[in-house]
Amino acid sequence: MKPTTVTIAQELGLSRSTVSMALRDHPAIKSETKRRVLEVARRLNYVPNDIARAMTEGRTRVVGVLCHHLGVQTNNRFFTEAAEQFEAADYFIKYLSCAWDFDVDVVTNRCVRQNLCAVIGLHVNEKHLFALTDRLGEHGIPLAVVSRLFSDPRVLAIGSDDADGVKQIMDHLTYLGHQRIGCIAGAANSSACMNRLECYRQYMAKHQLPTHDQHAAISDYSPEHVSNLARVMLSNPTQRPTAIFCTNDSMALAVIGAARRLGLRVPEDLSVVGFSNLNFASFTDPPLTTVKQPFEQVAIEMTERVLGVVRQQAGDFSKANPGQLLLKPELIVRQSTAAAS
Amino acid sequence: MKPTTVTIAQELGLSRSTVSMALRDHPAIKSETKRRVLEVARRLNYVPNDIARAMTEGRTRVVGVLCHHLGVQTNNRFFTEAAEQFEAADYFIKYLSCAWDFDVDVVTNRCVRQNLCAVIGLHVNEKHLFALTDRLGEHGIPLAVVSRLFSDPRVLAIGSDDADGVKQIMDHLTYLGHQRIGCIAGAANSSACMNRLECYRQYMAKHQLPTHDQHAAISDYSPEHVSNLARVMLSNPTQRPTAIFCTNDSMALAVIGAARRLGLRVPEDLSVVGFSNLNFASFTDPPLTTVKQPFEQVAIEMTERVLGVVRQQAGDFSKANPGQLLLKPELIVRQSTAAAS
DNA sequence: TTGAAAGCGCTAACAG
DNA sequence: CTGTTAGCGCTTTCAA
Repeated sequence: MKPTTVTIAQELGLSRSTVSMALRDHPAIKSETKRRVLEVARRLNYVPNDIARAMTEGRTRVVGVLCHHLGVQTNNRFFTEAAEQFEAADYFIKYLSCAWDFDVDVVTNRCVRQNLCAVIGLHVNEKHLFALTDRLGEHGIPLAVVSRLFSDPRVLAIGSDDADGVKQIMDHLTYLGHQRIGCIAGAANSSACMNRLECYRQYMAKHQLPTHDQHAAISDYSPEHVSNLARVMLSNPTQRPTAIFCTNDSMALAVIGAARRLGLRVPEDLSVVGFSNLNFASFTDPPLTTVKQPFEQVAIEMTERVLGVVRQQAGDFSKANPGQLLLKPELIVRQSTAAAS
Repeated sequence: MKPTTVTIAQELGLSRSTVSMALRDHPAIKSETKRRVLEVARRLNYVPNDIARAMTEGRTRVVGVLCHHLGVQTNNRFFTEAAEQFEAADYFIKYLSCAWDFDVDVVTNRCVRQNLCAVIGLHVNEKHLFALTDRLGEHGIPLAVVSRLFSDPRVLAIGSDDADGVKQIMDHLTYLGHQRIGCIAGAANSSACMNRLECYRQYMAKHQLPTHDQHAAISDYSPEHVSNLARVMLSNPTQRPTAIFCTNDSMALAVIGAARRLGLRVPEDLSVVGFSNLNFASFTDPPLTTVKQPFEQVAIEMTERVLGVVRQQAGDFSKANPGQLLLKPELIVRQSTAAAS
């Protein structure tokens, strides 16, 4: 039979509550008693039962991570780091998968049933976020999101400052002397990519760099389409861009290929920049200049604050919400960018 | 106040147990009663409490996934698919991160505390697997692993048949007329990569293909090192390989780059093959021929069988263990391979 | 077909 | 400082 607090209590002629308190190092217990309890616990191979504890405390030490697509590095970098942080604090992570167009009630129910102490939405469809905030709020479950643009005093929102990332890229390129800078964004359904495109546009406008209709394009994210767009941009010899910024690394790979097929050298004739610093970015030829988003940092910041609300049993982040928190990404300069010729 | 079974019971003048049974569609309850219970439950917005249920049933509907590195696609493809499958069956997944050299007792304790109904080890250090099996077994928690080579009647082991993957690659290359085939494996601490290397060697031997010391190399997985190895292989004009098989896609990328710098065209002068079909594989120039491992299938097979043991309350997989189950990967032929010149 | 009673393992008041 | 008592919300015998 699995030992419980009573087993220990009997063994020592103590009461369950004393044992319980001793186990949790309650100040009201004599340290000699604690010592004995701990010793017996070890000898009996006692393992506390988190379920029972949750039962009495009315809440678990489990936070749900709601995620549409863990397959992208941006998400799993966060996830992995967050898991470690929470585990270090003796909390656990339950993964909740959801469709992009998930049903708020269904998701809420799952969270409530399981008595989650908090939930973190990981790049989840912003369209449903207000409703989710409301529903979870009714049940006193605090919500935090990794997102660029959601803003509600009740929810903690932390994200990567992609605008700054784009700025770093553009500063880097203009510093290298580039003026005609192209951008390939995509896919259209990625609000993150559309945002980066917008940042690019604003930068071009603000710095009065020469723009051209064909120099800013939205791809469907297929390698063929990306190559085509690049070819169109680069085929116009008089006005071709000397640098192309892609809103993600995979597309940058395709652009490098397309450029090469046109006889252009990267970076001598064309600089190419990606976004995200995916695992393969250093393996490309030439190694890719790109931007690394601070998702480990995001995870750390978020864990700390989530643990804060949870421990204070606050139902949401209303008090002490720092407002939208955008962490700075890091430009990683490799060899796909060089001075404009 | 959150409605419970008593709330419903009072509302209808029934007892808790009747309500409880009605809610779970117990055959002993009149269907008219069930209808009324369900109706009130809906009206009151009743949400069952999984913790309480777990408390009485003595076990949760939560399976732990123990994983060292979710950041690799092989792992998160499995993870994502498994999560969906389990959720469809009303089970949940708790993520348990662990170091490569994790402490079996610590991990076991976590699983026990949380009353996990099963745990799945996801490409976890095989060195600790026997101990983990034992410890978890003591607590009646069944263990399943995604792994190529662990074999113990108590644990369910499913993996990707990498040997078959390598064979498909080699068959493809020899069919194209290649004889001098190189291999770059790595890193040395990846047993999966070392295994693929070994499969390559056996194939070469079995088919009496010409081998050469420099044609099989182990890299440290840095782009520079991989490039160097490729350069060495390809610099010997008389004996240079006409095809190189890399044990993963990133290295294939580096090899393509190295080849190009030596003035070799891919695939005309050199065929290159990767392994894993990472997201970027179709974006390379030329698009990469590679092997896609069947991790979604693995997840599906595993979920089904895990659910099986769990529902039968079996403590392990001893009965009805199909033995090591290796699922076939799929060769994806793109443009990085062509007939030998 | 339904109700009453007991208990899962633990925590938290309040007494002593 | 430690013990007693009373639940948390649900399931599960066993009776009625």
